[in-house]
This record gives sequence, structure tokens and C-alpha cells, in this order.
Amino acid sequence: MIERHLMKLRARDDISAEEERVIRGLVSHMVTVPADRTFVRAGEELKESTLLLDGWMARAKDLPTGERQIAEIHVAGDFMDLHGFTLKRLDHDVVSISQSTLAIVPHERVKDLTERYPHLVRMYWFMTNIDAAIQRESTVSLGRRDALSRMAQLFCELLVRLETVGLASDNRYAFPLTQAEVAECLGLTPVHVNRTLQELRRMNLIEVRDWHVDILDLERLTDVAQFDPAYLYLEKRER
Amino acid sequence: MIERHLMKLRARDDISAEEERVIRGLVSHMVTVPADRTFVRAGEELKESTLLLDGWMARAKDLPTGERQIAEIHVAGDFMDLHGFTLKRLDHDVVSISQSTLAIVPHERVKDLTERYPHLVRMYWFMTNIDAAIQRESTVSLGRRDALSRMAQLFCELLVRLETVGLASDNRYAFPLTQAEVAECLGLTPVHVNRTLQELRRMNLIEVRDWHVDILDLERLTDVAQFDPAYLYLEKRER
DNA sequence: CGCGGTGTTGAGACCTGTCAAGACGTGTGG
DNA sequence: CCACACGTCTTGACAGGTCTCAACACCGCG
Repeated sequence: MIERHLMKLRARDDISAEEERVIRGLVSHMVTVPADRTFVRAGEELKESTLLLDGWMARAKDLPTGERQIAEIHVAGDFMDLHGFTLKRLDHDVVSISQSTLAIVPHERVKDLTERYPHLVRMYWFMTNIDAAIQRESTVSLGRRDALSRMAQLFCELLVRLETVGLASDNRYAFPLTQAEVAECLGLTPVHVNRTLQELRRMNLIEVRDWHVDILDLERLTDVAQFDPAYLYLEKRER
Repeated sequence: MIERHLMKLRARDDISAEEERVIRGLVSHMVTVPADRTFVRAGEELKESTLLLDGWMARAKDLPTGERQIAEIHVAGDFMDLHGFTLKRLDHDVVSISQSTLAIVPHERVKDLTERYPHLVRMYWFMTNIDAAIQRESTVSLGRRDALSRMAQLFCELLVRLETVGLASDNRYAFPLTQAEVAECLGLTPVHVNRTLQELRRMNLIEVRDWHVDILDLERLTDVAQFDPAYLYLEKRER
């Protein structure tokens, strides 16, 4: 199931057969997490990182008020807390949204990478930089776009990211988030998410039903979102 | 003037004399930028990265509406577009706020680092991850905190970051941003920044005058901001 | 001395939040 | 098979934080 991760990498640069072997060798074991669990807690000492093979998870920060902000959604193929390798502990939780399958990668093996596989290190450094770019785009959304636009942007981004790993087709993909969780992503209240979703539907841009998203008019949705996928760096080139 | 950069690194891990020599050798030349210029434009092909030696700069994203969101403020010691080494182009502009002095680092020298200096690569990877953490905290602010809290958070963060590089003392630091620029950081309008600043002043928490910030009551300001510097990773340990 | 950038203030509008109630759907236990 | 509980979604009325627009004050600088 690590294929999704390889797809994600190979969308940005060539990965040789030997490198693929090295990547597969990073994984020490696999783990399954039920939905709605905190898998890594902020502040915990880390000795390993986690690759999401299947399911949906997220980076979330709790506030003293009990509210939560989701900083980034993770889908299959994402190396969710690779940044924990250098940080040694995280400033956010890693939580499961749906039931998920994870591959565990001991930090010592990543360290070995830094000593023996420069190209793979650049690739993985690059991957954490893409995460930062995604976060940056989200900052822009929260700072300067209204609810409609933010939500459109979220659905556009997920479409592209899921297509990259083969989890979206015909502008349609599985979407396990509740409206309350969408609210935590977009800095809104669940009530307002509900109303905004209805508006997107009334505009015939999107349909969310049965835990699936159907994008009915991608062009207009992209417009509403002011979405430009450049920040996802989907160009194959030497890194 | 690269000392500020070394201070920033050494606040997180030991840097040997030899490593210091290597770091100094990264710089090919220096450059001065006037205030209010776009130094790197989003999308441009990059062949070098930029270390901020003196002055204030920022990562900014323009919107079709002509608005701008500042994703991160940079102060002396920051390797502003180190992530450009793996990304090859940026998804945001790098702009000067005040007149600034920069050290230019060719990407080939960074690439050389990835092949010969594993520890320094981990350090620089780490540094880009801290930037991501700063951005993440800002996402939380924009998503879940009101104007007063966001602004308090900004001033707390800058105090800690500036202390790390020796640019703040007695809870006071130079602060060259206009209220309009603060608005671009916090996702507010200049008018509202003005009013919020007045409220912070009325609460005797902070004073902004003559392009300096004076924090009058750090403890209460920290409270208002819900500020916890953990996300700045100011612990010295092996990386 | 006038000009442009910056900061300040007021009144009203608007987007989003709050609170509360009810509908819907699914899984569980009797 | 029904009753119930719980999570999720939906709706309405109202409140409130922030924005918009506009005018004016201040100040350094040419």
C-alpha cells in the first residue's frame, strides 16, 4: 500500500528502483488506528515518523477554550509527521478522522538516509516543504477569503491531491469529514459550514452526499476558490 | 553579520567550529534591498537562497483582488527562502519591509551540503520545519482567535524570536511595520488594527510608538495571546 | 508650504457566531 | 421488530465582531 506514497513522490521527481527499495526498507511495521483517535500528542518525545497508507488523518491544535483548529488534512501517501524527525516533538496532535492504516518509520532509518542518500533526503525535505506550502495557502484563505471561497479552495485542493494518489476520478472522491470537522479546518462554526455548503450546492458547484464529494462544475469552483494548484508543486523535475 | 544566524542555530543545537566555517562558506555575496520591494517573485526559477542579515522582510501572497496576506515575518538571522532550494520556485513573494541586508547562498552549495554534511542538512531541514511551525501557529490564530488575541500573539512571538538573535531587551524591540502591514499579517483591516492596538494600550499591555514595541506586562499579554513558545523549538539538543 | 503616507475616528452594514430546537439516520438492546 | 439513543445535519432568530466608507489629523520630506 506504500504505492500511493511512491506515486506522490514520483509526481515530483524520478525515484529509481534502488531508491524505491530503500524507501520500502524504511518501514519497520504497520499499524491500524480507529477513527477519532489522537495518534501522536503534541509535545511527546518522538522516535519514529508515520506514513499514512490508507484513511484520513489530520494535524490539529487544541486551544485552551476546547476548540480545535485543523492545520492540515492528510490523505493516503502523506508522510504525516516526517517533520518530527528534526523537531523531535510536535507542536500539534496527529489525529485520525477515519479508520486508518499507518506505516511506522524509525527515526534512525531517516537519519541513515541523511548520511547515505542525499537525493532521497532532498526529496523528503521537499515533501515537508510542500506541506508548509499547503499550510501557507490555508493561512491566506483564513486571513483573506470568505467562507464560500475557503470551502471551495478546500475541495479543489483535495481533488488535486487525491488525483495524484489515484483516489479521485470524474471529479469525485470519498470524503469522511463531518461538517464539524470541516469547520475546524476552515475556521468556521459547524452551523456556518452547513449554510455555506448549501450555497455551493445551490450554485450547482458541488454536491456532498453519502460521504462523497461530487464536483459538478470544476471551472466555476476553481474561480470561486481562486484556486491555483502551483503551490502543490506537481512538476516532475530534478530535486 | 551572519552571527545572528549562528545564534539562531546555536539556540537549538551545537554548531562546531568547522561547521561554522562551512556555513560562512555558503555565502557567495551580499546585497542590500530598499524598503518595500519585492525581492523574490512567486514562480520565478531560483538558483540561490537568501539569508536575512539585517532588516525586516516577509513572505507575502498576493490575491487577485489586490489584497495581500503576509504568511511570515522574517527578522535578522532567518534563512528566508531556504525552502526554495528543494522547491525550485516559490509560491509566495519575498518582500522587504525595511531596508535590509542579505547574504546570497547559491543552491549548488546547499546541494553540496546534502552530500557532505548530514548534520548541517538536518539543521537546515529543521529550520524550515520551524518556519512551518510558525506558520501553523498563525493558521490557528487566524482560524480561532479574535483580533486582540492574534495581535498579542504576534507581539509575543516576535519578542521571543528577536531575543534569540539579540535584538530585543527589556521587553522592547524595534518594529518597522505600519499598521497596514500588521493588518496583512493578521487577516484584519488597517482600521481594525488601529482600534485593537488602542485596546492593548488601554489595557496597559503594550505600547507601540516611534517604531518600537514596548511590552508593559508580558505575563498578561501572554495570557491574552494564549502564547506558548513551544512551537519555536528553543531547546538545545542533538538534531 | 504642500503632498503623500500613516494613523485616527465615527456611523452603518455585513458576515459569521451563538443559542436553541428539531429532523434525520443508524446502530443497539429489549 | 420496535424503541431508543446518539451523532449529525438543518433551520431560525438574534447578537456581535469586523469591515466599509469617509473624513480628518499628523508628520516628515521635497
